[in-house]
Amino acid sequence: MSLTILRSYALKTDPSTLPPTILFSHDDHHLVVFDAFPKGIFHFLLLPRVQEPFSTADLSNLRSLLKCDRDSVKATLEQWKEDAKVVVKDIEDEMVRRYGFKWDIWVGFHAVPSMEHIHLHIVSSDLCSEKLKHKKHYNSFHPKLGFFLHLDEVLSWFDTESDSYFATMAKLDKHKYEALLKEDLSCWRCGLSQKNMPTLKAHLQTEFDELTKKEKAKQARKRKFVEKQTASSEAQEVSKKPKASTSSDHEAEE
Amino acid sequence: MSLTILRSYALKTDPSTLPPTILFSHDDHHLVVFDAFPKGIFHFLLLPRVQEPFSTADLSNLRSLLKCDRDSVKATLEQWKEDAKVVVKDIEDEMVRRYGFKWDIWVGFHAVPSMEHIHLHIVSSDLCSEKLKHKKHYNSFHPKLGFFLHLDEVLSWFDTESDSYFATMAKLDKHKYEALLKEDLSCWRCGLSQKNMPTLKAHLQTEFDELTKKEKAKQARKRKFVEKQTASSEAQEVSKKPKASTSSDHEAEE
DNA sequence: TATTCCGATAGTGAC
DNA sequence: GTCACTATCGGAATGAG
Repeated sequence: MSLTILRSYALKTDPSTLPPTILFSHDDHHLVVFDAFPKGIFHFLLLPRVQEPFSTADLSNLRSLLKCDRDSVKATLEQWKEDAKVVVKDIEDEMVRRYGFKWDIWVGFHAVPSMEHIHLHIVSSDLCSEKLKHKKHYNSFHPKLGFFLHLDEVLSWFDTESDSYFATMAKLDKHKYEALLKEDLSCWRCGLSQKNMPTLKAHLQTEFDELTKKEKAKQARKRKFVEKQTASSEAQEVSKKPKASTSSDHEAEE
Repeated sequence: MSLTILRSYALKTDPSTLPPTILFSHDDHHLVVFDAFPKGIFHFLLLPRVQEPFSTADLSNLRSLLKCDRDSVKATLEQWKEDAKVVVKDIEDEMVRRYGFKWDIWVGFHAVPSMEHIHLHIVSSDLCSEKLKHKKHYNSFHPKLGFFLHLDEVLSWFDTESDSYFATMAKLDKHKYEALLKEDLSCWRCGLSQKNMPTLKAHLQTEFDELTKKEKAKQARKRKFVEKQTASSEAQEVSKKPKASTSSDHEAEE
């Protein structure tokens, strides 16, 4: 696999020439592509197109980007955040369509990427995927380990008076972050340590199955609640008292 | 596999009850068994039977044996050397029968064995075998590395005035010898270092093939030499001068 | 250094 | 931290009665 494939996508004059198996969406500022090796049920990459004020080299990775003009970078990251929200919404719609419920979606960067051209991961928190094979795969997406840098976390680096704090964070020391990938396996959700990858993967599947079960139960309760409301409403109607309403966004109590 | 299987063989009241796939030969003092995982074309184990003056524990391994009365041990090892010679002769006969020539056979101990009951390896120097799979397999038989202790080498430890030298050698420090098994791979014959086991195994096969070719050529030369002698002898006979003889043991010049 | 099974680890090559 | 391939390294169980 080419280490510059993402850059070649981002440099496309006309992204729509990319096949739909690769390209999810695009506009003047970015492309969203399907991760070729999704580490969760949903996994996209947001690729900024090369344009002012940044050069191809600036957009090589997060570290190179953070060396650019601080205000420009902050504005850009905030724009990406908005762009990612659209993708997240699309994913959530698809979650509901396919699974009947929504679950967390993480948006962030790898502290030390292997492929050229900065790419913002948009990945569902199930982490259930055949392509998630190695410890480094898992640890690179563990939301609390430190290697996965949530976009909001990176944006928070800008919210400080201290230049030195920003500089420290922006350093992204390769050696330090790579060490994180060798940490012992533990479930990001329940914290239980896992002996090896097959065990971890089975556990992640169990967690997702249990989440599914809970959500189904929640919806069953919700349905019953709605039915009751409806029955009550009809009863009211029978007793000639209209006005009770049910919201389709209503969430049953946890 | 049981780690005490060899001991169970050695303790057999009647070794001949062992199947011929396991037992090669035996007498009052020892059994010779086929190594279940031969690391060369020929690979036998000489197992001493448990008898005076040694206990089962004394015969656990070379280290335990060398703690016993020095003269008794020396005499015993010398006996084993004689016993092994018979096996070596049998192997050489089979080499000639199957391959048309003989090659080196090594007789010695592993400095740190894994299986209970001392076993003297009698193994052909080709080291061509499907069962030779790992670096530790190869290094444990490398004749110059130090882990394989040739019987003559062990006997030489007894040929010194110095008790401390003997004591030092007899210690057989596990940690020190185990480290040898991790040494880089190199051909014991030509010294060339080998990158990995598949490479080494291919190289060993090549070495053996070349040895075979050389021996065949040697024999062709020898045959020609014999034919010449015979022709000469016949010529002499024609010219009425008998007496030229050919030795079947004659080796053509290298 | 008994084997075998499983899995982690390490190096490479990829156009 | 791209993957896929190959090989090595590392632990654990192993059997028999």
